[in-house]
Amino acid sequence: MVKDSNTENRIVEAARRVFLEKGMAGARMQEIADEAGINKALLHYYFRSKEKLFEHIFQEIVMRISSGLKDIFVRDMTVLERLNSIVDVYVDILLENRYMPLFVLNEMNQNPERFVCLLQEHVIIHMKSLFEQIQEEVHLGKIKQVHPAHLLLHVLGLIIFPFAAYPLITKIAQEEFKPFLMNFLNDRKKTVKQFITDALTP
Amino acid sequence: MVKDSNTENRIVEAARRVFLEKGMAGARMQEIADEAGINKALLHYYFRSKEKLFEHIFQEIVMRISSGLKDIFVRDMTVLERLNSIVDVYVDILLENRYMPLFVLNEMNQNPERFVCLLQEHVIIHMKSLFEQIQEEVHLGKIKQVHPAHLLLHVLGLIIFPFAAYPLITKIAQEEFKPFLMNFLNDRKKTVKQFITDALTP
DNA sequence: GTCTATAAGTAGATAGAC
DNA sequence: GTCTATCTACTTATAGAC
Repeated sequence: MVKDSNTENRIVEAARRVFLEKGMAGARMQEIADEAGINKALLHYYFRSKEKLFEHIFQEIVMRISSGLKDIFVRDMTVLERLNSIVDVYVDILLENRYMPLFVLNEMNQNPERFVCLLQEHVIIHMKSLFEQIQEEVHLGKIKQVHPAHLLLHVLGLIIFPFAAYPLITKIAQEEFKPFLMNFLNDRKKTVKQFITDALTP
Repeated sequence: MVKDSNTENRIVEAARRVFLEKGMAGARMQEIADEAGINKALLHYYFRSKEKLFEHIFQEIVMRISSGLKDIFVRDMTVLERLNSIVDVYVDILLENRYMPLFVLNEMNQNPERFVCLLQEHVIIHMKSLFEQIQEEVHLGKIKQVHPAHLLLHVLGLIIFPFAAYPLITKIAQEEFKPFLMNFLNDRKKTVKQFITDALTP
């Protein structure tokens, strides 16, 4: 994944770290420059403005999110298989990007149009077919009665929340798990899939 | 709830709106002053600094969160009853505070110590007894095998995520539900409780 | 208590030398 | 391409009149 250690790459990597952790409003160009080991002027030389640099990082992140979904939606699976795949894919992504959920949720709120627009072509168009498949399986009695939109929100919440609330779980899981926090989060794949399966199986 | 329309109250209400929506870094004292119909100088007269004003709002919010839990933890209930109560209480709170989840998650990340400290005495101390009750009921075969910490995260995710991702669901639930978005969110009480019950019932 | 005016500090952006 | 120095605008905070 690492292309080169040239300046542009160092800037992008530094910007990714700072923006993900602090968000657009909280990030400082000076901090990004320091992280990249250069000065502010160079940031503006490569990316005209803070806004432009942010756009770049934001698109990168949204791509990372939607690319994981592609083959899940095209492959032939049952609803349960599909939801379980989503769990596996996203927990893995979030395990190495703990700041991603909060970052995305924030920018989604501060600038809903931009986000939804980016998500539209890669994700939202697939949602319709997923919803139809859910309704079909409900109708056939293969899974319990459930509203498709609610079910999707259930699954997303189960996957995403613990990562968005990372500092909270360091406290909840305190004594027992603090040394194994990553293991604990990795376990969510198993336990969330189990939970969904138990809830949907008639 | 409205005490008085004196200046201090107007400031607090304005600050609550702005901080909840924009967060600490994104909020501007000027905007708070405008919302309150006064000038910036008065903000500093009543609350010495932006930081102090923010502290005030933040504590207010955390209190709102923890107060809802009090009687749920003291009353005598089964695990399922207790979790269902948590769902009802929090969905109601979040229905009238759609910015609360993201606000809290953010400040939790930017300043974990402060948050956990505030939550410690009101919430975290009750968690131990909830965890014990869960383990007990699992042992007795009253609910399916599940790790207490994971179960709590399941429930919190199911409750909180849709509100944190509000702009997303306005898109997901697009054509069919946009006029009934509040009804849809209110329905989460029913659908989440059903989901949890189905998942836990042996 | 409330205002206007302004100080003091910060952050994004640019000019210009090398 | 990369740097130092600087400009400009914004933001928090304060001084002081009323």
